[in-house]
Amino acid sequence: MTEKKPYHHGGLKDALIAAGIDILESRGLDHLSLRAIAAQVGVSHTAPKNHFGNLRGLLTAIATTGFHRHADFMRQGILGDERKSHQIAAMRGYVRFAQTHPQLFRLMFSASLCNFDDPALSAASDESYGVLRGVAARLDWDKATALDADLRSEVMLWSIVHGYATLALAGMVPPYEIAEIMPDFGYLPGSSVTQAS
Amino acid sequence: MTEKKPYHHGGLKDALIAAGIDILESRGLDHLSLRAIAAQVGVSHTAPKNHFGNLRGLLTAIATTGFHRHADFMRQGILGDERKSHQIAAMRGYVRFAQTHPQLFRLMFSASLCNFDDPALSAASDESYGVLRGVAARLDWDKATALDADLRSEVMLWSIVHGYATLALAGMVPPYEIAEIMPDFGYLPGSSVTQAS
DNA sequence: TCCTTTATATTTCCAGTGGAAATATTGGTG
DNA sequence: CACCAATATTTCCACTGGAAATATAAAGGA
Repeated sequence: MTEKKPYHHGGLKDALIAAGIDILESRGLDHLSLRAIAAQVGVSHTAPKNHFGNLRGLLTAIATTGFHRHADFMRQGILGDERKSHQIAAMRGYVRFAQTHPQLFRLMFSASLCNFDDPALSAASDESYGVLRGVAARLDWDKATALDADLRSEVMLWSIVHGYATLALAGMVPPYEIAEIMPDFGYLPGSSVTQAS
Repeated sequence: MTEKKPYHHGGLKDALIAAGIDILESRGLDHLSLRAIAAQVGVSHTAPKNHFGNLRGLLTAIATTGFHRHADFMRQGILGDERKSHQIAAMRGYVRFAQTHPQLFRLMFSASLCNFDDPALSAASDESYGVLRGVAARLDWDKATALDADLRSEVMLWSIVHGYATLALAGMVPPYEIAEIMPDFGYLPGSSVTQAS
């Protein structure tokens, strides 16, 4: 009659990550507690310890999933918008992810909540950065420094898009359309970015 | 003999803010609890309620002090470094503050901890933004949009410097010297920024 | 099959947090 | 002096993450 739930959940690890993202989007980062996540799955609050060690480990796993989706957003932006340069498309994907999943985005860049030394998180973060790296324009810099020109371009691109997304999320800057605020560095002389039309 | 401390502290409001900053720099944002701040001053953990309402109010006041110092860093950078453009100097001041007071900087941009609707915090934040606004170059943009050209330049400057400071603080980007990474937009054609030498 | 081992989940307990409410102390003002 | 308002304390509560011991079940070996 009444369906007895088994003592062992089975796929608890994935279920906890999914529940965490669910709470993140419905109730926000402030309510993402160990007990809340466990309750959502229907499990005691100490059950996650076996799979993630502690809360920090669980949040790190959730952020890892977030970085994969983040990279997807940028790649889909590149594929789906052929009329603009790949760089602008990736920037739009970056900001659009932050606006669509603000709480998850905040978690992903919270050093106090996540363990950035975790190999899985580190790899997922690199995947996301790799997309930006692939569309970074090669700029002509006024002065040559000891740093590689490509590195400068990458860091600048990441800084500008992450800074805008963060400030907009904090409400310190209005949520503009990114293409209306930022220049397409790919248009500058010296760029090697391919561009449709 | 033993110095009796009076029942009423006297300057508790300022003392709590100072103690908060002290804990922030010594033990970090994670340990900035209401009880820890109160204990540092030698007062019960409910005493701050009279002056700040709740923890959020106290943290907001601490962040407000932070924004004043933040603006000072940028202004001092402009005054003390005449050989570079004012814009680069302000950017250096921005990043240098984040690197010198990382915990306070994190608090200042934590929407979950501070109340950005607070008039004092809002004013202090505007003061800080005003310094950047004053050194923003007037760029020549490829395409005209509905947005004002000056606004675009300001938002871009703020985004780039805040994004870099945030990423560097999270350890996702090495702590470069800002002038080696970022271009001086003041050098671009169309700039109206005064520059020594 | 039975027994042991290992993985998984629960229960219980504890120190810590912020806040509400009632109380105590003091300074100021009539 | 008497009263009031401001300030600070005490007590209590719900909530948090984690440690430790226990319970349950699945897997492997005789």
